[in-house]
Amino acid sequence: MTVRTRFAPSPTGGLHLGGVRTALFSYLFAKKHQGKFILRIEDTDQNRFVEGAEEYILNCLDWCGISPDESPFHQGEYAPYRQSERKEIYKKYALQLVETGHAYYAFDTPAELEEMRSKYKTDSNPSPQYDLHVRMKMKNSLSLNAEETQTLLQNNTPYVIRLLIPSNRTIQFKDLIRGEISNESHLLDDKVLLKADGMPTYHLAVVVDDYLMKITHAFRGEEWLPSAPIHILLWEYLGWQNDMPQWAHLPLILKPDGNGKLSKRDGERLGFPVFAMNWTNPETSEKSIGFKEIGFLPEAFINLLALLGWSSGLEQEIFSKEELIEQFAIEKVHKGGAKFDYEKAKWINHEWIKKSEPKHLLNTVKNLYDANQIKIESENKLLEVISLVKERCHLLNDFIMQGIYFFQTPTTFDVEAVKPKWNDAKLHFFQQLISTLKNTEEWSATHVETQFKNLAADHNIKIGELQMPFRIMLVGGKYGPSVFHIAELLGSEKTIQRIQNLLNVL
RNA sequence: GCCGCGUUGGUCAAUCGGUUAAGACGCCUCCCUUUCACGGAGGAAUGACGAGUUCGACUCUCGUACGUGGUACCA
Repeated sequence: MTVRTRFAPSPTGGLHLGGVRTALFSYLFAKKHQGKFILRIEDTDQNRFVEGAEEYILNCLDWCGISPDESPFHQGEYAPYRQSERKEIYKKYALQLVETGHAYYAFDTPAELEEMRSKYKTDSNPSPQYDLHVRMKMKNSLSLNAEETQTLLQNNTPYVIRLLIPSNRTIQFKDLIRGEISNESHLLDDKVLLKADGMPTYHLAVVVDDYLMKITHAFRGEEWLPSAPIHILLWEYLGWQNDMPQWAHLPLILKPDGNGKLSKRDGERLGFPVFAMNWTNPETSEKSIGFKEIGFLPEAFINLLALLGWSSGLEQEIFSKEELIEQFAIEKVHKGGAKFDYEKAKWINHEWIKKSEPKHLLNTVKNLYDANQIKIESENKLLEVISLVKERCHLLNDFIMQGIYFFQTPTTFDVEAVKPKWNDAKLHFFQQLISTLKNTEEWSATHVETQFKNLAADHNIKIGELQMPFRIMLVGGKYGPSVFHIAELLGSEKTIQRIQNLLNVL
């Protein structure tokens, strides 16, 4: 049997960290078993449809390197992969359930449902359900006689189809992560299967599609655990229980401070992204920053996601996608939720930047520079800059500050780092240095360093006293790699020019 | 309220009945470096609580507490 997993988001907005992790685990599991990973769009709520969200989700998966084998954009033998295009299929099965006595028509209007809820609401039962206690008091094909039901149906009275929950059953199933889960059926409510607009609810759609698409392992967030018994029942009533996928309910990703599910708002509040990529809500024009745009490498992003709720058991923490596929084991997924730690996320990105070949970073950095109007003379020079500064870049955007002075003359100088200790002796040293460097034929870090040191000795000034001013001249600030390496890459002309620049200011 | 699920340092986590309870992030100290980093050495810091089972419990059982999810014609 071929392993088939699916990621089934609803296209309602930006793709959340937790969503990408669900996709990632599904992908890793499928690939580990030479299986297929499917993207299915769960757009059964027409009120929540958001323009562009589908393409955006696919783009995010592509960027992460976990592209689906089948999706609305790839097509495959189980198309369509968009639930809104499978409307008729669900209806057929809903009717089948009515015929077999496991579901029924309900004609209650939203107002009547509201009325029911307020009527039966008590302190000890703040949210009454449409269940065995009230169903016979409502307007449905169970409480009405056959003629009444027929009449309503013939008059095109809006109706939903509800699942008839048995009164006294213990519903058990085995979750791959949590083991045996058990629920009592009398606590469940008669969930709507088919809505009045003819669309299925998630409950019906997920079962029908997982069956039709031959899904073997279903990964989803822990928030689905309470409705799992509904799905188990549906698999059984539809006569498919032998084909039911194995369930795996993933732990939640929690906010760093306090408790609760990590939300978009938490990211805004605490200053980190929650979405994989930039997302602009087309209705409100509200923009949310993504991991990609804030400067994460996709390798680092999936690495950090993998470590949220899963651990290899090894001491290794940095994993390539291939290593993740190899190491991933569902048994090693945690039960408890994990708080998101942005500091650690940045550390992982930093590790990835450090270990990346400059060539691998070239295009990304080049695009970054283009976007920031930093002109580079050549790719080769940029390559050298990247390899010189990458170990001090935690986010890709750090390449701007760490590399810009190689391409643009600093316009501001941290004079405070120089001025307090500045004196004529140092002024003379640098004046002398300019002429010395002008006459230098060989230009390399070691050569400049030798010249610099010899001259310092001649002037009887400690070299340490002179390096900082030199750095400020070349860089503008107190950061960057060895000054002599900077000078080497800059070339003699620019180096000399920059010394003169600061001398003019001081 | 009810139901489900969970609980090892600040955070991520190893351990699958017997360990001085790993490792990582972050934090602190020191070394390297007269920049910022990187790297290296060290440090502080952990089994929610209470019963049981057992020769022996972080590991198994039960209870309590706490947290979290669900309780929609949303997914």
